[in-house]
Amino acid sequence: MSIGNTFFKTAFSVDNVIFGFDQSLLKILLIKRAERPFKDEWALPGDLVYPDEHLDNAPKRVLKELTGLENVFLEQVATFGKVDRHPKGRVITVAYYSLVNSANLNPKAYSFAEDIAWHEVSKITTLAFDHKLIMDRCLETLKSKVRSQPIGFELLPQKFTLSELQDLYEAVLGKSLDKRNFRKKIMSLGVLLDQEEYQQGVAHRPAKLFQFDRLRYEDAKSRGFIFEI
Amino acid sequence: MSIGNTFFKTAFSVDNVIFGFDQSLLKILLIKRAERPFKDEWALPGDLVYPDEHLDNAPKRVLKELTGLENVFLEQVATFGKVDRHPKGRVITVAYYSLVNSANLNPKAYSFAEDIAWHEVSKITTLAFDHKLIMDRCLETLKSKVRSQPIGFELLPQKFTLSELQDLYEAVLGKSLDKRNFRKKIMSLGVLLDQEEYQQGVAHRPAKLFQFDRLRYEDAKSRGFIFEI
DNA sequence: ACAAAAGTGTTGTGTTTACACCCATGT
DNA sequence: ACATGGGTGTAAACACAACACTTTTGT
Repeated sequence: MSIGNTFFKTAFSVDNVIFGFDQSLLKILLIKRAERPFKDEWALPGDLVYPDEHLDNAPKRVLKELTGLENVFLEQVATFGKVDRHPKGRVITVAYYSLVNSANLNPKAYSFAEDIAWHEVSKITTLAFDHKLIMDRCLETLKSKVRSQPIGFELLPQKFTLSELQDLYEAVLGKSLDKRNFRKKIMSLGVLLDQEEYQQGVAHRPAKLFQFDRLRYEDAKSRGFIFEI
Repeated sequence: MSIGNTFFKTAFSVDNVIFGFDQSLLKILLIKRAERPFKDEWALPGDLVYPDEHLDNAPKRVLKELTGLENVFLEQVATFGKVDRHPKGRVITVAYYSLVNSANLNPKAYSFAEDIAWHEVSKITTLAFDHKLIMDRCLETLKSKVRSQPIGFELLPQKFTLSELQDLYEAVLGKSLDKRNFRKKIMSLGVLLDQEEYQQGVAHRPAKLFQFDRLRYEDAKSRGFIFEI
C-alpha cells in the first residue's frame, strides 16, 4: 500500500435518519446512548464503517440490526467532516436517510444504546454530537425529493387512502394542501392503482384504498414521464 | 480515544470536479497522472484529507494549488466508498464540484500530475479510478441546481451578454432554448443589472452587457423569492 | 339525527410555449 | 451590400389556485 500511514488516523462512520409516518406525524427513530460521550442523550443510530465493507452497506447493516428491515428505501445525503465534531477523535460521518413503514415495527436497542424510540420530527430540538444538523439536512433532502420522486409511498402501508397520502405530504412539506387540487394532481399522474376496496369499521364514509403502481411508474419514466407534485 | 484501532485502516480523499465554460462549451479541469496506478491517464484532481483538516477545506486547498483561486463556488456532491475503488488500498472519497470563470486562468500541474488541461465534458468517455462515475454525478447535480439557483453566473465573466448566458444554460442542460422565452424569463426574475454598456469590436450589432445583482437576489430571496429557470 | 371524514367541478389567473422579422455593426 | 448575431411581441394552450356542498358510514 503506497499511501503513507499519516492518513489512517481518521475513522469513518455512517448515521442513519430513519423516517416513519404515524398518526399523521412525521417521526424519526432515535437511540438513547448508553455510553459516553453524550450518555443518556438521544442520537441518530449509526456505526463505524468496517475496513472491508462497502460504504453503502453500513447504513443497511445498522437499519437491519435496529428494525430487522431489509430492502427499504435508503439514500446517501451528505458527509460531515468538521475536525471536532466527535469529542473522542477524528470521525467523518456519512449521513443516510431511509423511509420505512413504521406500522408493526418493533425496533430493538442494540450495542451501545440503552433505549430506542420514535420521536416526532418537529419536536426535536437537540441531539447528541452534530446530529441535529444532520437530521435537518436529511429533512431538507426529503422535502425536496418527495416532490419530484414517488418516495412518499415508502412511508405508508401498501394500501392507503388518498387522505393518508395527503396527510403525509402535508407532514413532510410542513404546509397544508387543497384536497381537491391534491387529488386531481395525484390521480392525473396515473401511478395509483385503484384497489376497488374500502376502509372498514370507520365512523364515517369509508375511503377507497389505493396502491402505488411501481411498474407503471417505471414504464412511464422510461418514456420521459416526470413525477412532480 | 475509545474507538478501536481496527477502524483506522481507511484513508480519505476528496475529488474535485471543476467546471469551466469556454467557447460555448462546458469543460472540466483534469490532470494527467504522473504515477501509478493509472499513470498517464486523465483523472480528477484530488488529494487525501489531512487528519487535522476540516473536510470542506481539502477541496479548497486542491483548487487553490491548481488554479490559485479562492472564494469560488464549491459544493459537496456525494461520497464514494466501494471497497475496491482504489487499487492500492481502501480509500473513501468525497466528491465536490466547483464553478470557475476559466478566462485568464492558467492552471498548473502539481505534485503527482504531469499535465493539466481543460476537457470538454461531452467528449470525456473514460477517466482513472471511478472518476467518470463521479464526474457524471456532479454533472447531474449541476444540471439540477443551475435551474433552481443562480449559480450559472459563476461560470461567466462578471459582465456578460444574454446570449452568452443562454449558451451557458444550453451547454449545461444539453438542450437548446428559445431565445425570446429565455430572455423574458431571465429578465422577469429581476436579478440582472443592466450595465448600460455594450460589446466592442464585434462584426454585428453589439450586445448589451449585464451583471448578476447578488444583493438584489439575496434580498428577494429573504422575502421568499425563488429563482427558477 | 348527528358527527366525521370522503368525494367531487368550475372558473379565473398566471405561466409556458411556439413562432418571424427588423436592427446595428464590421468587412 | 452583405454577413452576423442582437433584439423584440403576441396569441393559444396549459397548469395552478381558489373555492362549498353532497355522500356514506357509525353511533
